[in-house]
This record gives sequence, structure tokens and C-alpha cells, in this order.
Amino acid sequence: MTKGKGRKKRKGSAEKEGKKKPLLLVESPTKARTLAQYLHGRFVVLASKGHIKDLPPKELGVDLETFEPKYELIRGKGKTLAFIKKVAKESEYILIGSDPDREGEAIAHHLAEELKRLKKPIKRVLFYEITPEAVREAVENPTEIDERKVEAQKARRVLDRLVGYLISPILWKKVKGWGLSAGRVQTAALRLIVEREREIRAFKPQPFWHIYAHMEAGFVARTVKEFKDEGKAKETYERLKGRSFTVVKYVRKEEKKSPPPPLKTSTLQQVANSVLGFSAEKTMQLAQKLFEGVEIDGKRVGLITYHRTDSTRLSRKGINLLRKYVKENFPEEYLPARGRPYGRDRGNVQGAHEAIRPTYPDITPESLKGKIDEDLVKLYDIIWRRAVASQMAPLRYERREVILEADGVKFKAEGRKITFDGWSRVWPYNLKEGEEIPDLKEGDVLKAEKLELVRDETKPPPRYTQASLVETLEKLGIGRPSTYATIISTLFRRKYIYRRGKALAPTERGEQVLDELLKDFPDIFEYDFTAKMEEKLDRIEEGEESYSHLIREFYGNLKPKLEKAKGE
DNA sequence: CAGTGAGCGAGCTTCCGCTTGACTT
Repeated sequence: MTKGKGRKKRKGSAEKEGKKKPLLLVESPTKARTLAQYLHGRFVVLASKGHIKDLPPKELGVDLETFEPKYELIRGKGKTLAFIKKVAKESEYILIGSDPDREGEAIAHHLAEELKRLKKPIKRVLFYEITPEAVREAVENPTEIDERKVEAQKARRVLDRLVGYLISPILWKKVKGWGLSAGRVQTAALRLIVEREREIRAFKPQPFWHIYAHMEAGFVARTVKEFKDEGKAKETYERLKGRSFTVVKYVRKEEKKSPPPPLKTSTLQQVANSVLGFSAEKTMQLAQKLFEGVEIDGKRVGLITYHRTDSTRLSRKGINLLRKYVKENFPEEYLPARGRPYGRDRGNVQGAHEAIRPTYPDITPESLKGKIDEDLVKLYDIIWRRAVASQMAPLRYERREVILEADGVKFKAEGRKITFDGWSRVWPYNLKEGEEIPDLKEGDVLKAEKLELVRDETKPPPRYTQASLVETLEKLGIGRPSTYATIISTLFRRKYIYRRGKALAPTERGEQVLDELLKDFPDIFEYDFTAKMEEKLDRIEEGEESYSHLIREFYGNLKPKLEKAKGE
């Protein structure tokens, strides 16, 4: 499907004029289409469709003496590359605009490697934002490929390969079962699930008691302190029957709450999982379709920005479109004085991708109903709502808190009353209002209609859901937006975990595998291993550390552990 | 002599991260 319609004709005419168009390479075909449009045909824009080279799948592919990796053309990428080469031959020069991050730099390097024999000038361009101005500017200011970033990617790749391909075979010997696997990411994820399950198993619920006072004034207050002892609780309960309650503290306060930021990959998967019940995998499949575009009234429209992103940043263009929508569709007070860019607080922008938002907020979820698949509408709906809400006025509420005292025992009630719905008009999820508390003042004396003694008990931590697992992995810096969904699928495929209602629990096999791995390789599957690795990769990018030193050190530590494990 | 079946040995699994599309459910 990469055969460009009409390209032959255009190429022919370019040759006749004696002018050759330069070639611009990017990762995604959809991005290529957009860029071609922004550049008004000055460039031929083609997509590599991700990495083109990788380690061979059927062997280690790393020389354990020199640690040089064997990067090979990925099977199935031949056609894509052949087409790129063919067009490159006809080009004046080549610009490589893969994503401005570590993996993108490696893609650029690999493309350059494959194209260098054509003897065309090859330059690197960095798109930090996909807008006509930013793109034109970037194209006018090409740079060189950053070989330090390429080295850092190589270190990441080789380290993952060594962990995966040297440790997995040990499981094949020690644990019965076919196709068992270990990895820096999957094993850390498995560890979270197993350790949580063991916490739950070891948990002993502790009972405690509260007294609830149902007030005649129409609200319910609860003892501030909990009773650990049933006798004491009952005694207090009996003693307080019929007593009057004095208001000792009464607080009324106007508070504001800003909207939640627009979605990124991790939060999209979380919200889709908890609100819509979609798996991470399903969510990404649907998002891919929304990104590539759907047929609406005979026209193909890309409905959302890129869906694999770790940023909640909104571009100027995005903010303007969203604000325009709010302005035209809501009363004046719903539009804040200025736009909120989000995600810019982290200093220099490290990736190009912005938050996931509708490309055209005017296309409402409502207007899509019946025209595209129902699940697509549902997913678009949450993306659209979160983005629109992110540019709306704060929610305002009045918080009321009352503390009562009866015979030396304190009771408390708390309530929020929304006075202006603001952004929650569009994003109405997870709003708690609580008790409705009447107007009171300190010193007021109230009566209780009835007292209630309620037994409760401490609860074990909850099992991870797909949503909370992704949230935790992201917090720990383990895995990337493009892999969150696959991590979970892998654990299922290996039968390390199973679905227990909406939650995830380890199988016996999963626990056994984890125990073996932690016994032999405790440090590699620590939760902060990835964070430490990232620091070292950063040092490579800064030129303060070398690829071979890092890998040599890592393997030097791994090798004796492998031998010990094999010997058992 | 042809057909059957027990017994043996060899070969097989795997990582993470970037992307789509070809494939099956």
C-alpha cells in the first residue's frame, strides 16, 4: 500500500525540468502524509514504519568477546527499504526526520547506513512539533545524526537482549513448561503482581468500629477516632444515646479545582480500562484507527493526534482549536483567560509528540454516532472530553466541614457542593460531593435522630488492574508508551498471570518463575534497575560513559550469576 | 516381506522498542 499514486507522473515531470526533489524520511506513514501537505510538494516524504534494523531473532546476535551487536535488516522490511532506496536514487539529498529521541536516532542511523552508498548528502532534521511553521523551520536547519544517542540505543538494546536471551534458557531448564521467558521489563511487571498477591495472602484484617450520628439537621457525622476495641465502642455508643451535640468547629470555604491534563498513552489506557472496560491492547488498536483516520461522509479524516506519547503537552495550535471550541459552545465563563499548555514544566522537551487530542474538536463524539464503529466513538469520546475539559475554567465548590462534640467524643462530617461546574461539565468522572451540610455556626447545639455502631475492618491492598499496573510501571519508568499494552499481553501469553474479575493475579507458574529469577538474579529485576540503566544511558548521550564500558560492566556482573544458575 | 510400534535423539522456546499491516478469530 506504500505505492504512491501519481508519484510516477510527478517524478517524470521533475526529471524533465531537471529538478530533483529532496527525500524526507519519517517513521509513520500518517505523519508522512501530513508533512507532505505542509511542505507543499517540495519534498517526497516516505515512512520507514518504525525500526528497519534489529538484532537477529533466532540467535543472541552479540559477540560476547567484543560486545559488538549484529544489527540486521528486519524481516519484512525489505520492500519498504527497497522503495525508499529507489526514490532516494532520484533525490537531490536526503533528510531523516525520525522522532527526536533515542530510538528515533537509531532509526536515522540505520537508514543512513543503508542509504550512504547512494552518495547523496544525508542530514538529520528534528521535528519537535508538527505544525507548518515548525516543520518548515526544521527542514531549513538540518543537523547531523547524534552518534552518542545511537550508542545509547545500542546499549539499551544489547542489555535487553542479554537479559532476555541469556536468562530465559535458564528457566527452560529449571521450570517445566514451554517458551518461558524473562526480561528487564516483563519480569519487573510480574514481580509487582506476585508481590501484591503475597501481601494480600499475608494480610490479616483488623476490625475497628465507628459510631455514626444521623443528625436531625439532615446529615451524618462519624467519630473522628476509630475504636479498636469492641467493648469500648459499645460502651461509648450506649453512653452517647440521647446526648446533645455541640458544634465546635465549622468551616465554609470556596475552593477551586483545575481540570485534569489531556491524555497520554498511559492515562488513555487507564481511563479506557476503568471507564469503558477496554483492555490496553484493544484501546491501542482503536486509537490506531482514530489516528490513521476514518471515513466520514466519504472523506478520510485523522481524528486524533499521535497515540503513543509520554507527554501531556499541548501545541499552540491544539490549545487554540480547543479554546475556540469552548468559546463557541459554552457560556463565556467557561473559557479561562489563558490556555493551559501542560507538560512543559519538565524543562527541555524530550520528545516530539504532544498529548492525545482531537485534531478537529469541532467533530464531536455525538456527530460520529452511527457513522463509525461504536467502540471507536466511545474511545474518541474520552479523548475529546479530556482535551476539551483541559482548556475549560476551574471547577468551583464550597467545602463544608463540621466537627461536633458529644460528652467529650468528637464527630466529623464533610461535604462539597459544586457552585460552578466548569470543566466537569465535559469531564464528569470521579467527582465526589459527599454530605450536604446545612448552615451552622460554632456553639450550635444539635440533636441526633439515631446513633449507629458500625463494625468495619482494615482491607488488604487491591490487586492490580490493567489500568493500575500501567500506572505503576510508568511511575517506575519501566516500559515505554509503545509497549505498555504488549507487556500485559506477554504475561498472559506465558500464562504467568490470569484475569481474576477485572484484576490480575499470578498463576502458580508465574510465582515459580519469579522465585527462580529472584533467587539467581536479584539485582536485575529490582524495581529501580531500569531507572539506574536510564541514568547510565543518559551519561552515554552526554559523552561521559561509553557503550563498551557499560556493557562490559553489566556482563561482568551477569556472567558469574549465569554460571552459578546453570550449575544448579 | 510388509506393516507396526517402541525407543531414541535432535530441534524447538527467549528480549525491548519503533511502526504498520497481513493474518486469524
